[in-house]
Amino acid sequence: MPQRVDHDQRRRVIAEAVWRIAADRGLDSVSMREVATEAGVSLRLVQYYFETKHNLLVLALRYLHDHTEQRARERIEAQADQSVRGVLRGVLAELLPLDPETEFALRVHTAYFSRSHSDPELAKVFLHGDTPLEDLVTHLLEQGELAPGVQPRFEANLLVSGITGLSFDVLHERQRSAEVLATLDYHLDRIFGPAR
Amino acid sequence: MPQRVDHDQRRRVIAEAVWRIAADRGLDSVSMREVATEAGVSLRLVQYYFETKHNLLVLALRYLHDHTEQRARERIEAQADQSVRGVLRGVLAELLPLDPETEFALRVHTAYFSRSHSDPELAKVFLHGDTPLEDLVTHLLEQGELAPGVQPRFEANLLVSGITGLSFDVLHERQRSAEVLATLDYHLDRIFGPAR
DNA sequence: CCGTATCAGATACACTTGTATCATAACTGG
DNA sequence: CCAGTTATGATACAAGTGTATCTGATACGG
Repeated sequence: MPQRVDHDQRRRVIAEAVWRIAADRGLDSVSMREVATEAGVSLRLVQYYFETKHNLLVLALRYLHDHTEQRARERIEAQADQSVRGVLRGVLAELLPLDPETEFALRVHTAYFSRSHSDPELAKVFLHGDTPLEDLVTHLLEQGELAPGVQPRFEANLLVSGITGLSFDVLHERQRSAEVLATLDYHLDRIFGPAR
Repeated sequence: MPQRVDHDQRRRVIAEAVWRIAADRGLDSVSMREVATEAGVSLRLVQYYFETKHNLLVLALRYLHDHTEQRARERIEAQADQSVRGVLRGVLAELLPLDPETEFALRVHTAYFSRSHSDPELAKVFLHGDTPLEDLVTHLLEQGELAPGVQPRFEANLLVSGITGLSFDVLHERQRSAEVLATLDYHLDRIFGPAR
């Protein structure tokens, strides 16, 4: 072998360039040349490590997906000692762009969002099968002591979808994060019964 | 004047071509030539009626926006005689892609969504200023007899955002519309007190 | 009627795109 | 040490892009 280069790391460097461009100029601005420039490598290298543009986009999304999932899991496990309500709040707050990194990831996901409709491969990475988050939230709810009449599945449906949507609102500055957090806490109160 | 042509209608025909392309092939596939072909006119005409591509995209979105707003208003007024809860359910169900036309509009909006981030003019049409829907829902809630402890603003925040999000889930076939409607009714029950 | 404003077709231009090709380093296994 | 795989650079190419231009119809006001 010649000068062994860490292909995976190199690929990640290029993928991160894709993220940056997608996040602040949109997916349309992601061209092979732009990526090369942003990553500080030659066009040929981008071709070399990701044969085709389609591959580049798909793999870049996959990397991001793994990355954020990993990060979310770590954060959640870090507070697994709390009450059910505490963990649940952590899981949902994790969806909000409260720190720059999460905001960045959200921007990239947004950029990919619409394209995933016309591209089955992207869609596969994007909405990977089922509704794991709703399942998790439902499961957490079932473990807690709930106010009378609360149905975990229905609560989970609206909570996950609603907080996700409010994430975008925060991103677009249509909502302040404080208001969103207050909304979240209010609903947790309604679910877990009157706050003590 | 020469053969006076209804410019507004012509523009609408072309704009609708934009919608169709955006809805099923994505905004990236919207080129001046594609639009011309889809609308059955010459490239020159597209240029003629919308000087520039940017204008075309912005106006097409504005037309759609007016169109759906109009349609929503009609539908809501058609059921204004119902109870507060009934009207509220109508408003929120209006967000769901329960009929082909609404689904189509939702697809187009999705296509525009991410581009609105890197294009201020699109953003202006898209998230036109404030949170009118949340305001409306809040206002409606304040008129109803609510279960104890219910805070209209917080309920409105999650309802609007949540139902919007669930719309996308239905579009992506991650949720069945029946489940979403059940979720909606469940939350209306929780808000308006036990169902009678 | 006929010039002139409106409407529309054909085509050209400069540019960017993704991908392919040609060439050449760099390193290592034999 | 050299043959050959791996890694990288420079450049070429065809296709598609938005926009501009040049031309010709059409129909009414004077």
